[in-house]
Amino acid sequence: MTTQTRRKAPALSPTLEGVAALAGVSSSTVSRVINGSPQVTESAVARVNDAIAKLGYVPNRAARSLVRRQTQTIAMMIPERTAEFFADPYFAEVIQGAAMYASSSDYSLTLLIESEQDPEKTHQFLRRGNVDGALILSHHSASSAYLELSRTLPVVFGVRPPGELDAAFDAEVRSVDVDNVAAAALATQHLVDRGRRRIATITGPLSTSAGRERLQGWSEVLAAAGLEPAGCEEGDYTPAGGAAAAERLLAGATPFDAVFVASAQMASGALPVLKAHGRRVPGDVAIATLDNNVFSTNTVPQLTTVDLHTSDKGATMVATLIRLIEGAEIGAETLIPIDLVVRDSSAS
Amino acid sequence: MTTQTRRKAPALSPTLEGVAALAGVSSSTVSRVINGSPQVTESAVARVNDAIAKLGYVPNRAARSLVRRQTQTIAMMIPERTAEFFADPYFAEVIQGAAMYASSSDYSLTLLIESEQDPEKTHQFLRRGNVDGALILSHHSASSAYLELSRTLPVVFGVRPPGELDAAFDAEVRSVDVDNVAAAALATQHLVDRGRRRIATITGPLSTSAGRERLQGWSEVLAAAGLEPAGCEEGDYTPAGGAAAAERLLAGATPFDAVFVASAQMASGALPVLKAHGRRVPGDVAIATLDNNVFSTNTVPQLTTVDLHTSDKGATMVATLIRLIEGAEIGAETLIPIDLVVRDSSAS
DNA sequence: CTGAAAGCGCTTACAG
DNA sequence: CTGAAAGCGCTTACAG
Repeated sequence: MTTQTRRKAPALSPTLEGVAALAGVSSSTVSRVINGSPQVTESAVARVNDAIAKLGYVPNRAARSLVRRQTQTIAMMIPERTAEFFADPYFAEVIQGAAMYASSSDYSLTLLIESEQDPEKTHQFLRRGNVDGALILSHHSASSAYLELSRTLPVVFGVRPPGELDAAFDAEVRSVDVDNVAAAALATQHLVDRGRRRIATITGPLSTSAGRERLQGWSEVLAAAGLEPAGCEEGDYTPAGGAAAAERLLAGATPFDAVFVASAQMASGALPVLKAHGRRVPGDVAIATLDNNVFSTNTVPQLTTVDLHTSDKGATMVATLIRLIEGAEIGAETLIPIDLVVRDSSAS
Repeated sequence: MTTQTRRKAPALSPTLEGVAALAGVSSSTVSRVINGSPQVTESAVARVNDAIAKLGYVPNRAARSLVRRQTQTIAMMIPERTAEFFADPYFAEVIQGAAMYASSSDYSLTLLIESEQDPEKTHQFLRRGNVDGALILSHHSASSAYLELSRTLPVVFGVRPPGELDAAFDAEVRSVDVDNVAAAALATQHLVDRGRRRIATITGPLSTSAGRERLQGWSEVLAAAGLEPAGCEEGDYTPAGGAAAAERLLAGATPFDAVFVASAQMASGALPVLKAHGRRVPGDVAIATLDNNVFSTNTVPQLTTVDLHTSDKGATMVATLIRLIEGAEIGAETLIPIDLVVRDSSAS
């Protein structure tokens, strides 16, 4: 219990200087070792690393941030419509993948919910150097505020914002997403391959690009196969929306023997409706959908679907943003691979 | 375009000194105003606030952190079993509530996923002063590592850790949760009130305290009503687990006219099984459950349930942790109010 | 290759 | 009530 009285109060945790003292070098050298500077003697590196290990030293983030003028923090922007947002496992999965990847990186992930009353507040926060970059997750077209933001802050979008702007600017906008057209086409083609000829669709909200692209994928496959569309109803990605769309499809004049449903959540709502109307799945109606999550396995029969690797998407968003922050050249669009998962809902 | 050549490079964002200059005071005074020190002239306060507004000044978090030795960051610890974790909307809802509350506070919320290979890494991170406090979300009994952590860092648990330790220490452990016994009792009592007399249950994992408490609530109400248990099967909170438990219940010798299911997710899996066996809900079997989310509304019939106000729980966890960090006296247990939501699954 | 020194933008005793 | 000064723990030109 020696109570040393020095000029400085002892730091709570081991500090750079402490490491330097133990290693017998200056703190400059310790700093160089920590930051992987090549110009340090091997022996110095070894002694410093020993000291670090012995002391359990971890750099003080605030101090480092202050001098480097960066925060080692990235924000995940989430729209305030959180009730819906979080009801959809899709988003939870993106966040999970992102958090997981961030945990293993030097950056920490901050969840930021955009205030609806005061969106300016959130944007200020982002612009004020509180974060080194931002991830924008939004189903609807990203507001122009975010596009504006991406001029001054590294930003990665989870949905490609609409390219209303000039091409030069558009190239500066980075997004990470699946190819929605291809995903829809994969599911629809599978139905065609199973011999279905009257294929309807339940779409996502056509106000979103993802909704329109999924519709397009379905439509293109039908055209290529020389098939007529057998009905098209819009949903909102919720089970209730899927159920309502299924009702409308059944009420329509066009018979159908398959439905491409733009999300598993909607399909889970559509299934009971089909059954209630005496349509057997897959006997009378085959179903293929998108999203491989609890909604595609928690049904009878289980749903054939396209796995969008949503958790990978979250991880890739973070990885891409970090590279962007660190100055790498990043293509405008990063595509996440997708897979068809065949289950009973499309058995032939 | 006057390019001033000064000793210092101009800061990217307005700085304390800039505000001071504009307001005609010293930076000490600006700092005092920002931190709400009472000993500043009204006129000085006014001038400083004007300057702040004019410049859109926002304090640099890193600088403040460095001197205050605190980070203004709190961690939300998430177990790595994220597949299951995030499949359960319960957790997404807690996180949502927490993020929402944090967004409106001075703290930012960092999602931290506990590495299973190297849990020590996460604990180190927490211990090293990277955060001012931590929220522990875990269904299973919190590991003793976290209890240990709570001695050196403000910590709030989302599930009350088992009180194996001495009472004195236990009082230091803060938790925010619903009263699971009361919630289960509320649901079960509702079934009794509807005239059901042969009430079975599908429990959560009995390895968790929440699972055991929900069982206890069911059991107590039955005893108080003078009813015999009509079956008890353990589930794992997933739809598949609920379905399997329902099968076992049906295979048992005891007839039942109601089931208290410990989570809506399990109930959604049990429902189709009951139907498949020709049991009508609510005609033959009434169902009451816990959790008011997509799983309680995405069924036919919709489920009578106890709303656990899970998003409030997340918000309250953050609020409680912040108060703890700021030195307030916090009771060991904060209870979130609950509500019964009556729907068709328990119609009489 | 290495050290001394300055500085990142704040806060806070310490003197007025 | 207010300002000058020191210091929080790092990094990084700048000289050796």
